[in-house]
Amino acid sequence: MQDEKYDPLSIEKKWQKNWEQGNKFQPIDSDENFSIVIPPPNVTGSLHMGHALEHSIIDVITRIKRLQGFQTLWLPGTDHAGIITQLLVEKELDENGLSKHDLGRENFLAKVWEWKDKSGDNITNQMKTLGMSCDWSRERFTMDEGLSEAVINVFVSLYENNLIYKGTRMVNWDTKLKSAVSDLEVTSSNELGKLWTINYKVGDSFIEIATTRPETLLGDTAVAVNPSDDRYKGLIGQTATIPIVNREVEIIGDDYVDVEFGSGCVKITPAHDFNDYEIGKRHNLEMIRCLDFDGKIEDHEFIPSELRGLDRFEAREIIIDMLKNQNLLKGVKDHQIQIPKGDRSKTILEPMVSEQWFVKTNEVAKKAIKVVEDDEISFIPKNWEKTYFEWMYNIQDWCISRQQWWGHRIPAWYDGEQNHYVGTSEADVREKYGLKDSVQLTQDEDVLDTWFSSALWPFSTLGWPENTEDLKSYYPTTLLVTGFDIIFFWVARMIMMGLYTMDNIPFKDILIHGLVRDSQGRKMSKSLGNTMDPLELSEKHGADALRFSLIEKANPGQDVPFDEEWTISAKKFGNKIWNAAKFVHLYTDKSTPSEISSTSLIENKWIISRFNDTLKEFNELFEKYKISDAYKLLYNFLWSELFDWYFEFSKNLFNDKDEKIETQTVLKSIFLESLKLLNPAMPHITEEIWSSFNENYLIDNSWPSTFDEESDNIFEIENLKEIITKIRNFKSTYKLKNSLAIDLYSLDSYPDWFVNQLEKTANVNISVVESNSEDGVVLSFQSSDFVLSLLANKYIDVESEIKRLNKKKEELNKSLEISNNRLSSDKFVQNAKQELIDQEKQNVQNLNNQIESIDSTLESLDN
RNA sequence: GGGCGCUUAGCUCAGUCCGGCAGAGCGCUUCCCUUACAAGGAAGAAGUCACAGGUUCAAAUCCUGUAGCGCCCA
Repeated sequence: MQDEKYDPLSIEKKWQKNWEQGNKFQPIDSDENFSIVIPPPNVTGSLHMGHALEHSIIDVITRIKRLQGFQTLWLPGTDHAGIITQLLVEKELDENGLSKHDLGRENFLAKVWEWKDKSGDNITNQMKTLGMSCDWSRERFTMDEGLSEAVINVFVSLYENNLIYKGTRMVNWDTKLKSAVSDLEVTSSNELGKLWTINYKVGDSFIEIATTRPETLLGDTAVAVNPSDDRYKGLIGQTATIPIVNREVEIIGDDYVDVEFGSGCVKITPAHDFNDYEIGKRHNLEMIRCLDFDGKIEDHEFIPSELRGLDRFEAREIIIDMLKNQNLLKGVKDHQIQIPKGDRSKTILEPMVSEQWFVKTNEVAKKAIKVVEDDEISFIPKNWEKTYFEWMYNIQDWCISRQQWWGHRIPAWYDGEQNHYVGTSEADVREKYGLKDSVQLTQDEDVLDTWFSSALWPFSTLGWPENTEDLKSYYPTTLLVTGFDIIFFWVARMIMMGLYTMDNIPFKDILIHGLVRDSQGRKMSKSLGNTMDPLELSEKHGADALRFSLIEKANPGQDVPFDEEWTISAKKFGNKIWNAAKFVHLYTDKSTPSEISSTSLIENKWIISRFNDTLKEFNELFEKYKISDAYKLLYNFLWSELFDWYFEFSKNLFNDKDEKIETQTVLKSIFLESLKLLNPAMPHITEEIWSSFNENYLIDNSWPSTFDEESDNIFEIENLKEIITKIRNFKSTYKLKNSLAIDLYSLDSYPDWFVNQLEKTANVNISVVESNSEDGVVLSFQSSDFVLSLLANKYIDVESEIKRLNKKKEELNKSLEISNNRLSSDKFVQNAKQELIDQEKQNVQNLNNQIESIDSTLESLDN
């Protein structure tokens, strides 16, 4: 630290390079392991505040564990983000007037890989800029060869155990992506739509049907009423005629129908609505698909030709017109409807019956529930397990096929008759199923959901299916740190897949962090324009400041309302540390021992004891993952106790040679030990300062342990502090210059250390007198048995001091009353713990002493 | 509709599990460029612990209810 001023940027780059080149982030052999795999960010992504928070938390924990001597691994990597990446590359092609079909599957995938090689390091480079201590030599990507092998192996194994099947079912269909999408990647937004009432002919009359999606009437195969609805229950079993297509359908009774909704009669379109699909299954209804995979009206004979091929929303308008013309439209009104949209494409999704691959979740989910119930896996904070259970109890089979090209291609092959064969490769399939070379096989065109590969991440990244050393050492991992929004995506699926594949949990603890919000508590979003760029903040204030400002707020489960102010404050803290280091350099030198042997001075004993307390509490908080509280504690210890008080005390201990060496040793040692505690949160500045005192690396050092130094009378330092504060308060109240040395006297003589510190720190002169016989008004400063007095009219306006003391007395009397009331209550004395009663009595005595002292001062002021 | 949270100083939050005189940081006010630090130091002001009941000698904390806000699932 040659520089006078703290300049984060210049030191951060340097240490990031030094650590990486020195392989400082790789695990070192130890009896105890600590491992964590990163929840893989999208390879297309760039770092946002949520990542910065999550990674800061992981890095702090990792660095603490590393210092604590664990064999520590933080394994980084990214996932291939099937849909987003493909969209991105397709967009690039589109700008050149090309589509993926122009290129063909193989050439297109080559393009994607090209893109990945060029831009795929973006997010990992950003992580390095923030000083994340991942073992980069073990970095993984979900499309790596090894991970792909894991995916295929798990797929085949699940298939062979009847846990993967191919089936025709209702799924969320994205007409833009032309793919099935996950239930979890659907956001339903509440929007103002319309509710149309349409007349369906029944015999010679009509019934009114309410619908929000009139275009689907082309595929209606029933009309339903609630069997308990007296208005309509007589109709059950009769037939109704669907307008426009003139199809005769049965009127059925089903409890699902809401009597309150619209007219109480609903149309049933089993092929295009999730609820209708269920009803259709119950009543064995025909499924007629009237929309194709592009969201256009199908080319069916029974559909009027002017509708065929139209987009679903255009068709809606025309159908409305047709109904109007036929006098079948009874009414239309505004209506709030839930519109399901794809998270990725932002288009309105279409429920669609199609043939897809599914994972049967029921059995694995049961096991995954049990390990959490049995506390083999713990959520922190615990209440998130309720969210997990809720979802797991109602889990649906998992649709894992996606009609995309970028991803793990489904390891299934088809013969000419559309029979499918599942195996690790075509050759494997031929051998397993005894298929001759003459049988033409084609592989399934679809790929797997990206989350399928992410679910295997905790073991696939460690080398599975090979039985590697890493797998043996680091699985199950110790901890997963992630946001609550990801519990279903990752956590649940990683647990299921871990249990299935490894027969063991993927991690023991799940630390849930909150969301980074803006300073007004709003979600950060591009549309609100309130997003912040962590890299920009790091550029402005330093990575350490950004990390600390996030860590300071990051208690488990807690949202983080973020303001650039926090980062600015954290940078000021860094500056304070920097100057403290300069102070320590100034008052110590190379020959100063950095190990404390024994101490005799009370000031030194005091700071050692305060350090011990801080360390103990820090460790306790850290064990509970209360990282925010732990670092707030450290912040207060450093700034308020070490720097504000001890540094000042230490300046007064350099006169005697022995005292000087002891104090230098304690000063240097406590400062450097504290630096170790701060290091995980602010790794760069602490490493830089450490290097100015030591030849070695701080990251190679070990976590502090408490010192054996204890002493009975260190509480007297608190008395000293109290008196100093009172004197300063006095000076401040009466606008006396701090540089003015005021004269104090005492009746008793106090220890030398006490007089020394008091005179220098509070800037006073102390003399011992025989009796309180001096002329004039006397004011006293007291703490416990220590009493210092001064001649008041020498310095102050007596009138205002009388006012001040009276106010003070009033406050004390109030407290006294409370305590006395308590003690005079029989019930309190009978019921409360003896300890508490003694404490109360002690308190009364203290208060009485203080009031007495004020009274005598007031008396003397009155004269 | 079902579920989970939250409400404590101007702001952001600890403290609530396990009851014992209300805490921190930032901000604010006043003074101070004192040789580590003005990105600083010293001192200070500031709270009906959302509301209403109940349990208790004692409630921010436990119980019941109400209101407001937020999130998740349908």
